[in-house]
Amino acid sequence: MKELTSVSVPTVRRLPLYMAILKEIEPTSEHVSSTLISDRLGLEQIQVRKDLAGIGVTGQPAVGFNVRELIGAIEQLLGWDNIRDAILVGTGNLGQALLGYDGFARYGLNIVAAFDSNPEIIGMKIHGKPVFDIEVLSSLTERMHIQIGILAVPGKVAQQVADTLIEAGIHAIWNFTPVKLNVSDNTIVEQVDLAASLAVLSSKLKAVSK
Amino acid sequence: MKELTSVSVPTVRRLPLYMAILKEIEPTSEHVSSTLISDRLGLEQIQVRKDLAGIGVTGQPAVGFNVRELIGAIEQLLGWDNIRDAILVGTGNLGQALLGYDGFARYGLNIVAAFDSNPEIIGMKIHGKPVFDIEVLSSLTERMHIQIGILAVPGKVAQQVADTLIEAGIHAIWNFTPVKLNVSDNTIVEQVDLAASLAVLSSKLKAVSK
DNA sequence: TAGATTGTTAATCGATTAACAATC
DNA sequence: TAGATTGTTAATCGATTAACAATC
Repeated sequence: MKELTSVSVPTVRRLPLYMAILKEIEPTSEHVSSTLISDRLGLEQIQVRKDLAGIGVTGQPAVGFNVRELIGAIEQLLGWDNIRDAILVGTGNLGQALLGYDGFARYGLNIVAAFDSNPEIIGMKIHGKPVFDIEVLSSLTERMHIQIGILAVPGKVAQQVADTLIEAGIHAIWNFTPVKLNVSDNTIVEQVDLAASLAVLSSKLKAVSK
Repeated sequence: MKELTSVSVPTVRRLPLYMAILKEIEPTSEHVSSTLISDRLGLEQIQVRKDLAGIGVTGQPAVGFNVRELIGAIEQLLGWDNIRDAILVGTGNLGQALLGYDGFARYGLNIVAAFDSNPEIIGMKIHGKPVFDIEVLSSLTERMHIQIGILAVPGKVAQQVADTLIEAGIHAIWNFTPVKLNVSDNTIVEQVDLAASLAVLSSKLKAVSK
């Protein structure tokens, strides 16, 4: 039943965009066409159609796709159907912002606790989330069977903290540091690369402004 | 002299990675081989070589590339040689974090001021940066010839604020909201898409954990 | 029946990778 | 001279786009 060929990364990256539109449409309409989605996003209609086919949903010719079925399929593929608990390490500027970002819930992510090494912060709550000593990370994380760790520590300690996370049973690291982490094959690392993004912006700006 | 064919986006995204390594090497060595760079980053040697060729630098067979020449070429291509001033709009959690993030200077970005509509925050300083009323954005930005606007406002007002930025003479928007902005062709928008990144992470996690 | 929209197969395009001669 | 490394040309690979028959 389940398709063995996995969905491509570019497709996965577009799924949240589709999801946002589908959620908008859901209350008012039962079906949606790939044309409507592509128009709103400024994408090619065929690309949307290919993506939807890729996630294993079939539509009805002349009618479109069932909105709720699409939502269900995307949620399932992204694991948003069962909210994923995560912990965050590093409560600097970025870490605090991530703790306070209320948009994550919409993406099925729930940060349950934060960790830091600064004794002045340990024991406090930031945006309602408790901050623990990084020393107890391992025991706490293992006990709660948490799989996702959000890394927002200074670059110098990034690898070391990543090792700690993996030892604690974390399978996936969302890496907000600019450090390329060295991990074994069974650990997933997803890099949020602000430098890369800024590089694209400024190279384009450079290109037009001459 | 200047090549007309522009460098591809994937290449541009890797340039900051190369830069980090080059800066490390600069004090100790005059030359560097593509092999050394690729080893450190876990990339293919030929890919690094192609990228470096793409930015218009030539190496010496059996010797490698001149480190300082490479740094200069990348800085120039990314516009990091002349620091770029930027303004930030929206001083919520994320906005404040970005104001406090000291890593941007390394990437040639300097946030000179922030704007918000909340009267309680206007007039304050956040991480040393003054916060102005969004009403004066246009006059201030135009006067200072600022080209880059960082958008960190709530999604609902993103398009509206983007319009204001463009009216104020902003040419490039670094968009931290999840909203797809509708802009004319001569405005550059670079999206920081956390939802896409999280989608990749959780889909991979989903894939291994079954 | 006509029109809209999907599903499928093929073509295109661009990035990555491979191969190998040229050069220090 | 031998070894390391580059530059260049060609091959591969995967994503996007095009074309068109099938279906409601």
